[in-house]
Amino acid sequence: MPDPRTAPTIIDVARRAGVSKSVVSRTLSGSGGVAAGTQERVRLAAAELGYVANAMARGMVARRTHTIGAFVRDASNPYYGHLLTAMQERAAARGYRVVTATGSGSFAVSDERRALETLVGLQVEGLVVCSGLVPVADVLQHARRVPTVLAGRPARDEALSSVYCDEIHGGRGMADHLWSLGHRRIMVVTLRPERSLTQAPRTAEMARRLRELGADVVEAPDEETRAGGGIDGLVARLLADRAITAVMAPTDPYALEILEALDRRGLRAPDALSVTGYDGVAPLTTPLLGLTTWVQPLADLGTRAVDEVVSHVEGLTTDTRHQAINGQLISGRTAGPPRR
Amino acid sequence: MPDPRTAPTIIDVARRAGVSKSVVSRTLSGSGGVAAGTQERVRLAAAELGYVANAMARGMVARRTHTIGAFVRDASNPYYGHLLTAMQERAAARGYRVVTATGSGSFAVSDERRALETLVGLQVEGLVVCSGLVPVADVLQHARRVPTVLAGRPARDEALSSVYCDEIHGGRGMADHLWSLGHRRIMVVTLRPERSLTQAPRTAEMARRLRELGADVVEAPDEETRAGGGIDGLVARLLADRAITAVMAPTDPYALEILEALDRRGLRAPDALSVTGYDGVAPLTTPLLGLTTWVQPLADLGTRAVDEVVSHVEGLTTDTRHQAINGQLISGRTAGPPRR
DNA sequence: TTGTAGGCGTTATCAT
DNA sequence: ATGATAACGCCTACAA
Repeated sequence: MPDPRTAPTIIDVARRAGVSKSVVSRTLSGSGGVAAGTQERVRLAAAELGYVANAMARGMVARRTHTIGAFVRDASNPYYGHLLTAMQERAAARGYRVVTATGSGSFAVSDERRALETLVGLQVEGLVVCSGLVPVADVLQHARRVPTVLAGRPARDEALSSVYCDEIHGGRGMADHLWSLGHRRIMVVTLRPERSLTQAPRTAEMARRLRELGADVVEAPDEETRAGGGIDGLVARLLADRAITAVMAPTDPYALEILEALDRRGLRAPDALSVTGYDGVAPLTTPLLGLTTWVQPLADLGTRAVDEVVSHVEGLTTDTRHQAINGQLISGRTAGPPRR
Repeated sequence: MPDPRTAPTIIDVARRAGVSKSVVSRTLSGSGGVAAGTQERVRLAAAELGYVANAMARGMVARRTHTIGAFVRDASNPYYGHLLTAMQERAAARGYRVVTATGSGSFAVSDERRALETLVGLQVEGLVVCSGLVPVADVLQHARRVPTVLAGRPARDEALSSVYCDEIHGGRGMADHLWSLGHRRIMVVTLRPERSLTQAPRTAEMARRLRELGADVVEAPDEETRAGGGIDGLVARLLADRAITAVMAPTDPYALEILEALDRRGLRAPDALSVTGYDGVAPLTTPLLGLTTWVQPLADLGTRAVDEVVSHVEGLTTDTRHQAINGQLISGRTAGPPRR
């Protein structure tokens, strides 16, 4: 493979081009003040050597890395993938690079803390944290030092900014949709804030709004489901209560699990039951599944998150703010008028 | 937000703990030779200051960053997400961190080059490149300096290692499956190597194998589809040729597009047509879609890629190798006996 | 057990 | 237009 440790330094380039390292630095950074012919020679030498400037050495003295760090909880979830893509694109457009660190599969908080430190240690100039799970305290510790934005999750803290899809608006929108379809007894899968800072408020709002409208709400705390019976158990309970005509899941993957469990029993939505998801992320938005869900505008979210950090990094803004953006209903085929 | 530039340095910690920076360094790096009481004071001071060592300064002198870089072409594709998760997990287990850089949405090669340089500039000790697109030349340039592994894509070069799912085996397996179902005239969507170094060989093998078996193969170069008519055009052509009973897509998302186009015409697989995909990545593996596909063992792939790069980094190995691992057929509901 | 000094690769400043 | 030199924050001898 490679001969170990032979990375050419700026001095190697300088020697090869027959100039001093200052000239090389100025040439490559384009700060001017170098004769055209000299530049030519320098560039040639650098290319021949395959020279790539050591970002660490550069960052040390320049005190700028032009890099923003993204922490992503679970890369295998397309939700974060789309968010990341949007961020990456915007950052590039504004002249920044993005390096990402992810939690390892075991969603241990200590892993996430480590990942955050990796990023900060790398001297990123800004931090975008994408996780509904990391305790805000861990984030705050770094936010003192680096402009930080929480993306995809609401926050109230003044020490950092956040950009998120309005969970109250979304939960309410989904609830209104089912109510207007005619459902009156509905199961809502709920989560506690410790499990997810996005799914908790949205499911709480679904339940609250339904009750406000006058519906019967059967709450199904996710922890109980995970602990005993699993999704199949949940569906069994669901079907046992003949008055329930719809079930609201906290996310699309969760809704998919429910649909699969129904399928295993030879049932399908919306005939047996209406089922709703949440997030609206490809590829689960395929018309073939026809999932009724709430779309989070991930591209917009990523763009705004980057804009927010960058404007802090560049000192254009000093105060933090919390932007909520609205999602939108996708009325699919998994939810219809009550059929049972 | 944060007071700009106040990151405490090792000196701040030293001052606060009333010792010299050497003592702080030794304490925090756990290299021993520091009195227990002193360690206590140092750790306390570091915690109070929220000290995070500057990885750049550290990396410069230590010449080790314990970081491996992952380049991922398209983060929004769950394929890469799962790969990344597996890599992350394995790397953590072996004491390395992973930082990821992704190409921006515009799959421009120059972007990918830049991302690669970002990683190398960050002094990663190893590189895992996940992209069926980046020209091998770009990768080779860095492979001279940093142990590099191509993940998820075959390579032949001796300057680097690769770990990939055997495309020939997979393409052949899918072809055999359709043949054994009884299909005799089959459309195969093909790609040229410039478009994808994985999809090209697998689709080529599908076509080759089918012909070998004695089937009629109608090749549908993806470029022509993209250029005119799109997927709907493709499906129209497909249906016009009454003898065609099956179509093989190069990936699952592609298969999904075909299924959606059929759906728009009120048709579905396998009644109207048998459709196969390739990759077998969640969430498209849901039984609800019942996609017939070829699963790539992504977890294994990620693990091996990291193992390979780490053993080079640690000097346990010096020769490169190319590992092909076998995927597996998922016989779903989208492909069945010919019906037309 | 603790402190001092030197240098990693780069940019910025100041001479030349 | 070019070259020397001083940091940047940290680790690692080596000296005390």
